[in-house]
Amino acid sequence: MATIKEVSLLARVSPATVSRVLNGTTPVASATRVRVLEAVEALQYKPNAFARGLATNRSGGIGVTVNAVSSPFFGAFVAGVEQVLRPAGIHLMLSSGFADLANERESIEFLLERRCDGLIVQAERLDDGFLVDLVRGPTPVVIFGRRIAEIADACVVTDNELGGRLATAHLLDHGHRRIGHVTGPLAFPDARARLHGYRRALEGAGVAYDERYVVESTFDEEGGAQAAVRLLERAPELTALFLSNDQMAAGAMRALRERAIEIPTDLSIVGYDDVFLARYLTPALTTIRQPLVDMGRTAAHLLLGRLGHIGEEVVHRFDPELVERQTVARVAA
Amino acid sequence: MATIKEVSLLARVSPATVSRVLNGTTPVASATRVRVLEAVEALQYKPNAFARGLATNRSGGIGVTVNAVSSPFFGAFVAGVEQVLRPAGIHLMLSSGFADLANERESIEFLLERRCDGLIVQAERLDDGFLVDLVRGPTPVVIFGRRIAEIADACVVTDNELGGRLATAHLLDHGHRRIGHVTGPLAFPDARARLHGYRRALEGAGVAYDERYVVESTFDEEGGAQAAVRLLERAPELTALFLSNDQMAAGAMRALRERAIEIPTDLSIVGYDDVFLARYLTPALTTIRQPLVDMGRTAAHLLLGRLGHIGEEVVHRFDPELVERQTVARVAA
DNA sequence: TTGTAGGCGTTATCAC
DNA sequence: GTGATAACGCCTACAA
Repeated sequence: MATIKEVSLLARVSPATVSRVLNGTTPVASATRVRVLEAVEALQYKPNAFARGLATNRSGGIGVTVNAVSSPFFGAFVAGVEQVLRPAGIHLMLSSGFADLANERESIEFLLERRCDGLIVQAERLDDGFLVDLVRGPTPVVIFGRRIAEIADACVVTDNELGGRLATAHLLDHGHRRIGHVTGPLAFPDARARLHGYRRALEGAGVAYDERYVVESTFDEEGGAQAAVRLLERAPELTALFLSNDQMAAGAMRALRERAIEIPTDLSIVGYDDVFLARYLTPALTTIRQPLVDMGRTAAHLLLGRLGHIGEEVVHRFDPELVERQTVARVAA
Repeated sequence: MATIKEVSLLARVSPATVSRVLNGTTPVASATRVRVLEAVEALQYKPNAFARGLATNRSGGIGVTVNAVSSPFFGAFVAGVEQVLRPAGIHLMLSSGFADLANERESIEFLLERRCDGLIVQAERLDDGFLVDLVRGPTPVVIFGRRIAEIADACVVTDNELGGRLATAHLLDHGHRRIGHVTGPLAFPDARARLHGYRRALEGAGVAYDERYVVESTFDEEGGAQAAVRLLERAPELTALFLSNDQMAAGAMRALRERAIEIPTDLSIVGYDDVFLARYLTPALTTIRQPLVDMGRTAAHLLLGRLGHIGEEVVHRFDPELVERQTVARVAA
């Protein structure tokens, strides 16, 4: 692969001049400029990013770690990030953490070693302390999906408690009083916040919080299916279920259908996330939407600001909103 | 950030020795080795990937471009790639092409500039010539999802014609004779191949191919919905529809339900891809599955082979298979 | 406007 | 087993 020196030879100028033409750092006489460009074209010259990075100490790319690039949930977020970074001429280096501590750490180190100019991090397992250190380190970092008090202005989050309240309030509004809740693993702050919102909404409406109506499970279909069944066996008087994400809701719907429980006639259901599949379920799932694309855009803007680009004013906390579809019915009188 | 020199100073050895310890290239006395490791730890030293890349001319990562990282379809593929590359200590640099010519080209150039050790490319718009040149260039490249004769052994594909035949044969087996087909944009070889398979299956069963039963559309829900409606207006005698992908099928199902057409009673439907959502549709969609994860794994193995790792024998062309669910009924007598 | 020269942090090739 | 030293390809003062 051609080097800047070969180009300079062919164009009969110094390497420095080639560099100047390519980077536009200093004016260059248009005649020489043309010669250089021609030589570049002729040699199919592409600057060596290593050498450039070594010289400038910048990579021209920013790193993004999310739990799983392949998940539709994070996909939407990444799409938002890409929307604003592309036009700014910044490229993305993606890396999946797969909800594994070692993986998450490695991913970040990998990106850091490549001297990413900045980092957008969504991590499930890494502890707050690690992230605080990261944010306070030399590389600009934005955290997605987790609010850490010490570094709140580097975090982009939605208000999960509000989301839990919205979901529950929606059911209360439809006359439900015996509302079950399937939480995600309570090790996750998101799951805890949603549970908390559920509880607050209940108590705000004068409905006593009942432990028997709550069960913890995993954030997947199987988790939703099993928990829903268990909950209904334990408390058949339930008229509605709020599940901590859409996959769980999908699993619950399947399991309940197999048991001839009609939705929403016999039981109302609300999910969380408004994942792609929510609208395809039958009946279509009423759920809580997080503005993921917007959040991605915001995270990118925030990072851009930290990178010294002219910043925009930026919202750090987004409000989730209810998406009403077909899984909630007014409770039978 | 600490450099190798600082480490060498602290450990009271030469930079060369530090390098040796870290890379295990040459035996080092265990006493010095320990001193080095301690210094590395103390200084939190991380090798600078730029400098290393410059010296070795390798990046330790391979590049992947797909149409959209965020799509579940490509997500599965990328997951497969990651499964085999991770254990090999190779990292991924992802970049989305977004079915845009300039973007696709830029993505590849970006990855090439970073001196990726290898490339896995899925491209919608780039022409064959470009890809042939790319594969014949200095960097090892594997092409996913397109078979180009001149470089067939660098391509990992499924047999789309076979897929088209399978889908159509399944409908024929259920007694259908008047089968419509909604193709994707015929500019895409995949769409053409599926159409071709459809036609061959028909003719193989002694059913004349009828142009009126075929309509071209876009690879999304709207495309599927509109095309299905148009097709049925034009040819209400149709008893079955084969759509060129699942999104289209989903759109068609929605549109038809709105028109009170019962599936599969009134009309049978087969999709293509077995995307995540296929099983969530109601009724669940009968479709053609491509073994995406396996294909990702294969692409990675293939690339590893080209990178000089011990290669495995590798299949280049995968057979799609029918996934029977609930959208196909035996035709009414 | 252009050229020269030094340095960025590693690895690799020699010697010792 | 270890230490100098010369690349690797680019950028950026500084000079001219």
